[in-house]
Amino acid sequence: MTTETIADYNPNRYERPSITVDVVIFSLINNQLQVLLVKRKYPPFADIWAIPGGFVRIDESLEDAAARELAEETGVTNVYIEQLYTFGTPGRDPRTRVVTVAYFALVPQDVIKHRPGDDASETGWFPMCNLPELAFDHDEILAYAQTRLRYKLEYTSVGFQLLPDIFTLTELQKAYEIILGEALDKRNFRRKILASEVLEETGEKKKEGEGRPAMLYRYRDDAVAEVKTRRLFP
Amino acid sequence: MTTETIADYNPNRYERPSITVDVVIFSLINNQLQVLLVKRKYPPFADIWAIPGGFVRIDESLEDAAARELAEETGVTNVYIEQLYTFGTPGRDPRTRVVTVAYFALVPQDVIKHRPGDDASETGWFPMCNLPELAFDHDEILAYAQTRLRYKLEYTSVGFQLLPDIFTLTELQKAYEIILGEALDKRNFRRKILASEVLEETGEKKKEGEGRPAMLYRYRDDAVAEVKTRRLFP
DNA sequence: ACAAAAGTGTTGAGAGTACACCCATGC
DNA sequence: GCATGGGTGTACTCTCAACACTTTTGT
Repeated sequence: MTTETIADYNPNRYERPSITVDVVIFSLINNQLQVLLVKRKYPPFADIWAIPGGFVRIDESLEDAAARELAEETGVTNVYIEQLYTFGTPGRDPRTRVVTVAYFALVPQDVIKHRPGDDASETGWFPMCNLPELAFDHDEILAYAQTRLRYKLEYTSVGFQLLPDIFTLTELQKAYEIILGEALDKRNFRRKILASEVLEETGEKKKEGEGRPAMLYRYRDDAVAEVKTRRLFP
Repeated sequence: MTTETIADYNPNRYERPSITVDVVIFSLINNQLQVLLVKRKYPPFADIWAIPGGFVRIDESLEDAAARELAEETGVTNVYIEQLYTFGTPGRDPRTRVVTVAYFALVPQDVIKHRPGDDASETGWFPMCNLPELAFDHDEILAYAQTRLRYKLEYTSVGFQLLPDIFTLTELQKAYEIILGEALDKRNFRRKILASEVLEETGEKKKEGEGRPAMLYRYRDDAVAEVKTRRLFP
C-alpha cells in the first residue's frame, strides 16, 4: 500500500460483509450419495431448498459454527468435517453482501437422528444425481463438494466415514463405487485396501443376509488418513 | 434449526466479523523459496512483519481483493493465485473478530517491480527457512501455504509459475528441488517432465553463462495443469 | 443340491528408480 | 585442452490391471 495510513488498519472503517457457514452433509442412503437440504421458510428463496447453514456467532470459531449447524440438522457430532472453500461473490445473496465458508461433512446413515422438533417437510435427503432447484449459488457449492469428495477418495481413506463403525469389505467397495461412479475389481480393491493397513478385522462375521457370511472390519484408530500415492516428481 | 424464525434469516441480527484477505506471495530468489512480508506501521503488532492483506471492500469479490493486494505489493497482475484456507479463530486479531481468507500466489522473480512509493524498510522478501517473528497467526498461515505448495507440486505443474516465461530444464529442476527440499535425478526429471507434454521447445538456446548452451523451453498454453497421478482406488 | 455372496492368485504391461558417460561451448 | 554445465539410455523392480474359480452359508 503506497499511501497506507492508520485508517487502513481500522476494521471499523469498512462496511462489513456478513459471514455464514454452509455445511454440505453427505451420506450414503439407498445405494446413492445423498445430501441433506433444508427448505427455506422465508425470503429470499422462500420454499426453495438450500444447503443448511447460518451466521457465524461473533465469538464462535468457524469450525464450531459448522459443527453446530451439522448438529442442529442431524443431531450428529464427532463425524468427519472439513473446510471446503469460501464463496464470496458480491450479489450471491440478494439482500446484502454475504461471504460463506463452506464445509463438507460425511455422516454414516446409521447415526442420523430425526430431530423431534422437525416436521418432515422441512429437511430432506436428495441424491446428488437428482437435485432440486437450489437457493443462492448452492448448486455451485454442491458441485464443488462432490468434486472434492471424489478427489479425496482417491488419495485418502475418508470413505470409511460414510459407513457404520463396522462393515464388510463388500460394503466398503460399494461405497467407493457409488461415490466414484464406476465399478471396481473386487480382488484388486481388497488387496489394495488391506495393503494400506487402515483396517483391522473384528473377528466377527456378518450373519444377516444370504450367502456366505462376511468378515467384519473396522477402521483403525491409529491409521493415517493420508495414503501416499506416487508423486509426479519423486 | 428447530425453532427457526425469520429473525434467524436476518443478516443484521448478528454482529458481523470483519473479513480480510491475506496473500502469501511466494517467489524463488537466490535459490530459495522466499515470501513477501510487510512491516506493520500501526498497532496491534506495530513494527512486526505480516503477510500482506487488507479488508475486503463491500462490493469486491474475494478474488479481486486478493489480486488487488497482490498488485499493491508487487505491481504484478496475471500470475497464479489460488484460495488457500479461511482462518477465523476468535481472538486471532486482538482488536475485534476478523476472519481472513488466505490466498497464495506464485510470482516469477523477473516480473516483480519495486514500487516507487515504497521505502525499502516497508516490505521485504524472507526465505521460508528463516522467517522473522510474525503478527497474528501468520506463522500458521505460512506453514499451511508451504505444505500446500509442496503438495500441489507433486500432482500439478504449478512449478512453472515461479519461473520466467522461458527457462531451461535445469532451471526448472532447480525450482522443484528448492521447493521440495530434495535433490532430483536429472535424467528421470527430464524424461518425466517432457513425457507430460506441458513444455514446448522455443528453438532458442541460452547463451549466457559457462558451459554448453541449454535449450530454452516455455510452458504450453494449452497444457493441462492437473497431471494425473496414479490413484489410490482405480 | 442350489442359490447367493465371500473369498482368493497369477500373469503381463507399464512406470519408477538407480546409475555414468559423452557433448558443446568459453576461456 | 580443460573447465563447466547440458544432454542422453538401459536394466531392474515394483505396482497396476485384467481375469475366473472355489468356499461357505441358508433354504
